[in-house]
Amino acid sequence: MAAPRTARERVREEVTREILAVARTHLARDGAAALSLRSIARDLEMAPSALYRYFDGRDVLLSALIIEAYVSLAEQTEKASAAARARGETDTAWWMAAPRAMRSWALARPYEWGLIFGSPVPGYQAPEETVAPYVRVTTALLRPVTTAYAQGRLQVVLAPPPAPAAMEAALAPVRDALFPDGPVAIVQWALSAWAALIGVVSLEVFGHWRNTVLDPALFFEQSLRDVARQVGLAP
Amino acid sequence: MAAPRTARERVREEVTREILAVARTHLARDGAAALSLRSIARDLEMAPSALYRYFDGRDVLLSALIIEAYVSLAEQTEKASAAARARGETDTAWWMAAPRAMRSWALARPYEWGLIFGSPVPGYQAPEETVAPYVRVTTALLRPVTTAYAQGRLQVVLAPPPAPAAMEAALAPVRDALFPDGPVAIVQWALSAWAALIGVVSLEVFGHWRNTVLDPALFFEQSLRDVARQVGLAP
DNA sequence: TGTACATCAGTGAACGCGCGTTCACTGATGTAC
DNA sequence: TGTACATCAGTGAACGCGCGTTCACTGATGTAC
Repeated sequence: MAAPRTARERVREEVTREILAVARTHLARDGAAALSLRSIARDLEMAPSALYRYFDGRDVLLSALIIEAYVSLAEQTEKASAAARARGETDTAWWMAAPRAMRSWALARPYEWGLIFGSPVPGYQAPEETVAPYVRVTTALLRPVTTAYAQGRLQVVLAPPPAPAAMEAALAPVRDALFPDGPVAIVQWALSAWAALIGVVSLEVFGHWRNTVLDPALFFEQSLRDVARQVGLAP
Repeated sequence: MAAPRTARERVREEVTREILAVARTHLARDGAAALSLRSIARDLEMAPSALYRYFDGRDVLLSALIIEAYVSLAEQTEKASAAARARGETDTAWWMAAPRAMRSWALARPYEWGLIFGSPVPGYQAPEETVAPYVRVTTALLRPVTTAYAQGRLQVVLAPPPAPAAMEAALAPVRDALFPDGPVAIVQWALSAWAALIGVVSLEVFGHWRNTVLDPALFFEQSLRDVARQVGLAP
């Protein structure tokens, strides 16, 4: 797409960005359920009806915010992982870059983390456009492992029992997409690591470590290292 | 406390239960943010103002529901774990009972799971009474491991590196409460297992396995077994 | 047992609020000739 | 370059809605004597 030509088009883009920016701060402050067009308009000193020139109602705006959140998470994660790879560190260090980025992102934008991984907004269906960024995140997370495996650098410390045939079928979509020739056990390990990561970040972000884990950052780092060790990444 | 004596007291108790029951179905259907006294009253064919005889406003009712949710989860988990222990199965089987119960509970009451482990309701502080049941859940989950350790039945397959001193400090509250004389590494393992469990259940309950894990129940079972294996529970 | 009074569940009207969305309009920007 | 018309951002009033909460009340239940 070419750069916008007319002044009108430039202004329109700018106002759209402003609306999204204000909406994002409201989302961060009050949560998705309380997102209100009128209060956004108030902050922008516009009439509420003016927003309809930009977004066709509340749900459309919310969708835009959700897509933005997915994309932002994907970008931050990918960027951090690529930078670590470029730095040429160990497999473990490379692997840890993505989860670390996800955690930082979540701590900075807890409600958006909740929008992605928390309870869904009732009566609201996540838009199709979220699938692609979601896949980007998982891919960034797993690439260090698949790469290490492909290059024969994965030393399995704790040999897993052979996965049952049913498990192979159950995990077929992920395996085909991310790790077509790899062993099912590693795919399963990767998904477990994914779930563990979501859990540990959610517990911290949603405030459930209170009086339990006094140093969430340290615990997080240690958990990552353990997981890396279990799958046999070079430390 | 003695049984209620007067008819008035009996009726009051019954109506209170009815209100909570209706409120719980609304919570399950619409989520916490949309919980409305008027719509509960409508379902009960009462005037909205009548509810104020039982609960001093919306927030108080919501608190009661949240406490109920915590208690219900704690009871179901404890019961399942105790039953498995009584059955005298292997350590692994005993251990798996609690997570299984948590998963069933979560699938049956997804919004209440979200209330406990999902994004917090904005501007709402979880009541103090939730602490006790929360501890009951974690205790039920960990008892099989601490017991196996105390009785010398824990064979550590993958010896963890010694935990740094900072980690020992960070985990002191949990360790003191649940495992006073045990090694820090096992406490850390237990908390990781806890986080992983919350993650895997949340991903399933909130609908994030779609197109990824085709058989969440199987994946869940397998994850539990892997975790048990890693800590060295007798299979 | 019977009566007078107190307690309390529940009613129904009313309050003020913020919400999403519609609509006829104004006036500025852009376009065709 | 100048004019006539089309496009479109933004206004402000209005709509109907559901909400939490208050309050004066009615009538049934419970209690003291």
